[in-house]
Amino acid sequence: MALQDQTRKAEKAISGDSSIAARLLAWYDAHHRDLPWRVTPGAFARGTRPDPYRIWLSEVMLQQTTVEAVKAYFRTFIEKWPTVAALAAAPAEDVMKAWAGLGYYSRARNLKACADIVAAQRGGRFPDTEAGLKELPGIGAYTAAAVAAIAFDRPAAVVDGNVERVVSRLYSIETPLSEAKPEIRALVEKLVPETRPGDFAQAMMDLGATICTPRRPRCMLCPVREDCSAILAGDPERFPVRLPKDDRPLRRGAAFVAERGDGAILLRKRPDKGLLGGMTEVPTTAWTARADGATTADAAPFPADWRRAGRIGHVFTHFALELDVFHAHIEGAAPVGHFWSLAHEISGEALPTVMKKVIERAIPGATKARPV
DNA sequence: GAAGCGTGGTT
DNA sequence: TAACCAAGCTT
Repeated sequence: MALQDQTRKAEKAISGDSSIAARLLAWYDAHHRDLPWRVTPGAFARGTRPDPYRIWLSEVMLQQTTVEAVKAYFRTFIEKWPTVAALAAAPAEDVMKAWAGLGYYSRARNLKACADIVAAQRGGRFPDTEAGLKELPGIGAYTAAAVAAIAFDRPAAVVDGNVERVVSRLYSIETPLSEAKPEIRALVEKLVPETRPGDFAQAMMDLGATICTPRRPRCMLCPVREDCSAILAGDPERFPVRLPKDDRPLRRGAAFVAERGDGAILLRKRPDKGLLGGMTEVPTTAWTARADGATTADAAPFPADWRRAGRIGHVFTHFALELDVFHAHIEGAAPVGHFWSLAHEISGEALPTVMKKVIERAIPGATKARPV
């Protein structure tokens, strides 16, 4: 290990990698973004350290999710559950409700499972190594490295989409992205500095988010433009090279909004696994690839005076969906597997965005917060 | 290793 | 505006 470290240092001295890291860190000190989960640069040198719980929570929320979308959810979670012990003590249902709208709902289930393990088996303390972190549910290669570096000052190679873009431009990598990942990781490992590895990781990501952007990068403002091979090549925007994506199929179906006289709406819970796993929905038909999909009220889960309320569209990662929305007024007990959600409770249900669209189409305003 | 898994902002 | 794609993980 010591020998490897020496080799790494020697390679850096020769290649100038340490100068890239130094310039990035200086740039980060001056231009870093202020984010709710962040501490001031140089925390460890001052003898302070970030709260691993907050770093972990933010990193899970940030998986494939924009910073702007995460901010409000992060604040809500921290206010509701200030510690991992508090999150572990919370009912899973409450966590799903608080996550509703953020997407990729398996993250919320894994978040809760991870909190339970850390609280019950580890005295509320997160592992402080990449390997230890990666064993926990919902923590993969990226998140393990990010938490190890940012919360525990470990020299881990943090590789996310930003870093892939920055590095593929720095070295003008022509290999398409999926195939180039091992090469990119190796290059990042050589760049990581011995000191301030967490700030370095965040600097790379901030650079990718604000300067080395996917389109129209602001190269004139870049602290490492002198080192950038893609600028020499004349077209930084060409990197990273990506393979063309498969196109999204269209699925259709019908959704049924049953409303009681007092404004309650009939809901049910989806299975824990799969699409929108563990979330709440109104009754719907299956979502099929049929193109003839002239859905009718005949497909309703129970008879009622169903009126067509229109149609909504929604785009998921791997298919687009069109749902015909039907609306009816019914009374009485909820059918097996369903429950009535009172008018003032609907906004707090674990409703994914597609289901809020459906309900809003039938009953405008029904999913907005309303006084009790 | 490929496919499944949400949503919203940007261009 | 349709496409792109964001601090990826799991199976």
